[in-house]
Amino acid sequence: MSTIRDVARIAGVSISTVSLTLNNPDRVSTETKRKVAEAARAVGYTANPIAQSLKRGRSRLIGMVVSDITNPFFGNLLQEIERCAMEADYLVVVSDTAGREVAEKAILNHLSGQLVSGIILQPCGHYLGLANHIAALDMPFVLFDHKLAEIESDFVGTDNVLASAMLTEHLIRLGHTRIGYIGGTTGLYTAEKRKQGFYETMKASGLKVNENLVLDGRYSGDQGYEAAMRLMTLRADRPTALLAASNVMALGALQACNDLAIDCPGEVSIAGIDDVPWSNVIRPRITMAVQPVEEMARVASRMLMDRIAATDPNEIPFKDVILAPRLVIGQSTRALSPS
Amino acid sequence: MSTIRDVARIAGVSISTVSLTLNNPDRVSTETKRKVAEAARAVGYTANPIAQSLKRGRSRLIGMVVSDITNPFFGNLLQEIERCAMEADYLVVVSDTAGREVAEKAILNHLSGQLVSGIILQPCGHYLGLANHIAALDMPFVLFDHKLAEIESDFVGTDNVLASAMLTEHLIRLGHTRIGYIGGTTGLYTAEKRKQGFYETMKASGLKVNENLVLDGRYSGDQGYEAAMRLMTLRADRPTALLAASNVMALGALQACNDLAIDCPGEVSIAGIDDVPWSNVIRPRITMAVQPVEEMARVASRMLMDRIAATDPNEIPFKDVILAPRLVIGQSTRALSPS
DNA sequence: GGTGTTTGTCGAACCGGTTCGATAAGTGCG
DNA sequence: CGCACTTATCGAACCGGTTCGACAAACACC
Repeated sequence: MSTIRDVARIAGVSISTVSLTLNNPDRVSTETKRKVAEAARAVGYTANPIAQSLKRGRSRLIGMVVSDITNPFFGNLLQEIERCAMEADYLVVVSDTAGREVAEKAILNHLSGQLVSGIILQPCGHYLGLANHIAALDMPFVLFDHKLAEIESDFVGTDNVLASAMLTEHLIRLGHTRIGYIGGTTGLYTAEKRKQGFYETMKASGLKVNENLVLDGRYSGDQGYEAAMRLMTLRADRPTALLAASNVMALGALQACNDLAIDCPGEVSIAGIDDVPWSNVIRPRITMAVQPVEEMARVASRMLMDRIAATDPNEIPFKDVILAPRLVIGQSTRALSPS
Repeated sequence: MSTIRDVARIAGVSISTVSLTLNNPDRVSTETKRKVAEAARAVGYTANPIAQSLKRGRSRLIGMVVSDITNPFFGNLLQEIERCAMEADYLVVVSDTAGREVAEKAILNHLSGQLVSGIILQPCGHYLGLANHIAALDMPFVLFDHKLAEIESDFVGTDNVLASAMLTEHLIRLGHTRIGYIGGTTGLYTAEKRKQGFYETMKASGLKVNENLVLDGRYSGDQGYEAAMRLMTLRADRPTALLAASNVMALGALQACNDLAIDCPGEVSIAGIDDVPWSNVIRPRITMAVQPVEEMARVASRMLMDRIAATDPNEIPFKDVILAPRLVIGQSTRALSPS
């Protein structure tokens, strides 16, 4: 690997001139520019990013921390973020917290130790310490998906209230009134918002929510299955529709109905939030409120890059960007047949 | 951030002694060890990884390059690799080539520029230049999934021949003889091996492969759908079973049959290689040859780490590790009913 | 022609570690 | 006691860049 000193020697100038030429060409004579460019080409010079990082105190890496990489939602997200980062000449370091708060703290420390320039974080904990921890790291952050109230930062997410409201509205229009709700982990930001959308829409339509039909599925397929099992085996007043707060839980619910030989959409309508990979092969095609993943990724990347590029990262006002989900109607929901 | 000089000053020793204490404690007196440890704790010292990288010429990062992160197969793989790396105090930089050869080269250059210690690569190209390119980078490599014949390196993969052989055998035992084969991209390592397993098993059972029933699905869901459509609308000798070389193509085939109102497994059996996310919610449950993802990830990580740790990376002999897939029988395959 | 300003280049310090050769003190042995 | 050898510590060079202040040359102006 050739260094800046090699270039300087061959071009017959000092290393500071070479550096200047490369970073600030306006302040250098045409003749010098030519000589340096030529010498650089001759030895195949590329600047050593590590040496640059050392001097600048930051590396050309950004961190992305999510709670579960295996969820296809994050696959798509990561793909787009990585694309954006690559365009800006950054690489992406990915870490999976597996939903564990201890791991989350450790990973954040590790990343900040590696002097990443910024972090896109989907917080998995809602504990108080996290906000302080993040603030203490003192680096550009973009929160994703789950908003932490305790800390000022950029945030990108979907309108979770709207997502469940859209689906609830859809079900109500189809004539459903006894709607079972399978929620996400109680206490989590998205879970609460989604539940809120359900309640509000029911109320706005003059419907009373039957609390027996509202369960916590903890965002897991198994728990979604179990919740649906409980709901669909109720003696009296079995729901005619199920609304799940996530894709996996909706699939779990579908499976439960399959196993109970309850036909969907014939006997029960099912809808869920989030896309499902290869959703077009799953029968029936599930009605869902899809988050605009690519756009979320692009927005998050841009916000992070802008903050990294700023001379004083705190001069930029913090923004919340809330994107609207898209309602995709499948074959899993159907008008309630008069009975 | 405190530096090694701060520690040296407070401990009342030289910086070289501090460095020695941290990296080579045996060569330092007990008293000095104590003083240094105390001073380090007092100022909250942690070594700057960038400075270390600069001096050592390598960073504590490993690269992982795949052709499509959104494929859940890679999600699981990445999760485990990241876990292994974290244990060894490495971070994982992920990049997606999107199957484009140009991107692949650019990414490899970019990674080597960042002085990653090693790379786990699923090559997307089978062009000649790639092998040379890799060799020129001169760093520890573990190839994954697709083996490049032109280069000496470590390799981890599944026994692709066995995978399709197992499934073919399974179908033959169920009485199928007219088996349609939907292959992966022609020319790709895995695609050829998988096709080979199909042909060999057919031959070993004394069956002749009908070339009209063998199509190329290019590892894409759409192409799998299209291939299945063609196969299942044949006038004469429609296949009684379909074998797809990947998960997505199997799902595509299933969808095609659904759309044609051809019952699976009643009228056609379908089997595929690779797991499908949430495969237990897709009805019918597809019979498949599952790759041992976690184990592949662990093996790949270990091989890479060993080579990184070696004083002379080339002293270790190169290994090929070929793991056996696991046959998981679902409800998509059924004994051929006598007709 | 002297003074003030701009322009182009350079040397040296610096970022924060690692490592090698030198030095000094301590140990064993004839 | 003197010599060889080990052990503990240190100073200085180095990794490969960036950046600041110094300085000389060129230029403008009165």
